[in-house]
Order: sequence, then structure tokens, then C-alpha cells
Amino acid sequence: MPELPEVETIRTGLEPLLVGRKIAGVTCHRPDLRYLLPDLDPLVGDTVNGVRRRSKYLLFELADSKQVLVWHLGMTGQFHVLPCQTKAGAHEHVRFDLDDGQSLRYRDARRFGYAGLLPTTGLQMHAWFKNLGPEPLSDTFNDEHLLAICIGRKAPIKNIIMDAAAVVGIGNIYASESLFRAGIHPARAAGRISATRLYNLTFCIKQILTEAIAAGGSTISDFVHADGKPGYFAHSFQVYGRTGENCFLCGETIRRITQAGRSTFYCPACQH
DNA sequence: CTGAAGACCTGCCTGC
DNA sequence: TGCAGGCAGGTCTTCA
Repeated sequence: MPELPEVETIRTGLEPLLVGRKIAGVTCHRPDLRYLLPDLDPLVGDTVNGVRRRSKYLLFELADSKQVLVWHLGMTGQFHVLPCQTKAGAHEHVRFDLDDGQSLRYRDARRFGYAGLLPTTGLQMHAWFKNLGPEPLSDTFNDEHLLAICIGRKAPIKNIIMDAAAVVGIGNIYASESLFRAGIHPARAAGRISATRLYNLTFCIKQILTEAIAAGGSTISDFVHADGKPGYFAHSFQVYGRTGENCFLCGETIRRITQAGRSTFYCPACQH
């Protein structure tokens, strides 16, 4: 569900509520998410040192055990911080009771999410991280990088920018939105796009993600912040989910195609 | 190696 | 109203 801006929004929402808090108890209602959850009992008594993000993974750093609780939200995963006495909602699979009377709840209707308790040292070499490309908002994601990734590739540019080995964090929504802003047709072979246009795409990806984070992420169906408030970037979509509606720029009808099994939205007049 | 397709799982919306 | 079908923001595995 969440792409990079949503995960980052969740991270910034959780950080002040969790850092410095001691974990007083863990309850696992249902451990069979995408993968079986690890035994979380060893976390009891440990203290949250930090809440970080790499790609779409949330990283809960623990003070005592020198371990990191790595959590991927899949498509429908949500974290909420609620009073301990609040009853478990639908699809709540895990709860962490904190030492301040609050609790961190994990909900996930489709159970595509997954988590692991990994050693802090060597984290980057874990299978989940070792093949990840650069963060899109970092300096290592730049013109030269995207150009190098695209050279000789016949795959559609949309598939390339959604490939986490090329650049992380760009999911189905922001792929469509970035390509619209850059004026590039999503089905165009990546290797057949000029360097100038790829440089512009790099810029547009950074711009869109930055704007989405500033807006607090997008709310499609079930994304909400740690405090339950919705994100507002969905109000800014130019093409995503707008099949049959008019392009805001030229008035042409927005189309939907399927690429790699996923819906892609684009304007046939603005993008080529 | 590359690229495409299927799989995982549940809920919701549409249309008959 | 009831039900089948299609769709959903991510990743991993399999196959050509």
C-alpha cells in the first residue's frame, strides 16, 4: 500500500511517540503474515532508540539488544499508537505495550506485510537490503545513475523506475505521476529515452516525492497516519485513478493500461 | 542476464 | 439482495 512518502510520513509520526519508550509487553494475535513473524518476546524490557526508514522498510532500533525490528507494511499494513486499554480492531495482528500507557498496534487486512528481528551489524547485507538501489531523495540518485540504469534496457521506463534495484520507494502511484510530469510515455523502452529527458525524469521524481511527503502522503483507501489522520497528496493526482477523465493540462482523456500486471495511467497527448 | 507472469491474501466496488 | 468478477498502493518466485 504505502510508497516511500507514506512510509516516511508514518515514520515521522511514530518517532516522537516511540523513541525513549520501553516496551512493556508484546502480544501477537496472528503471526502468519506474508512470512511467519519472529518471536517478539525478547523485545520486552528493551527501549526504542530510533525509528528510521530504508526504502519502504521501517526500522525500529533497539537500545539493549543491538537489534533492529525491520517492518514492511506490504499493501495494507498500518501502525497506530493507541491507549493500552483500547480494544483490538479488525485485522490487528500485533501490539506492543509501552511504558507510558500507550501501545503500538499493527493492522494488516491482506497480511502482505512482514517483519524480522535482525542484528544491527551487517544489516545492509541482509537479503532484504543488499540489492536495494539508492534512496530517490539522496544525492546518489542523480542524472548519471538513472542514465546508467536505463542504457540498453528494453523494458518500459515505468517498470524500471518501480524496480527497487534501480531506485527504491517508487510504487505504482508515483511511477505514473512522475512520468506524467516528465512527459514520458510509461511504455517507452527505457533505453530509447534521451539523456536530457531522463535527467528531467530524475528531477520530477524527486519533486513529486518531496511534495507528497510535505502533504503527508496520499490516502487512497486505507492509508492513515499514526494518529489516524489522512494524507492529502491524493488531491494532487494528475493521472493516477483518473481513467476517462480529462487531462488537467490539455483536456485529452486519461488512459489506463496494464504493465507488469499493474495499472498505469497516462495522458496520450502529454506523454510520448 | 532480461523481462513477463503468477503467487501471496482479503476487502470492496461494480454489474448482472 | 446475492453473487461473480475485477480491482487494490508490494515483493518474491518461476519461467521463457
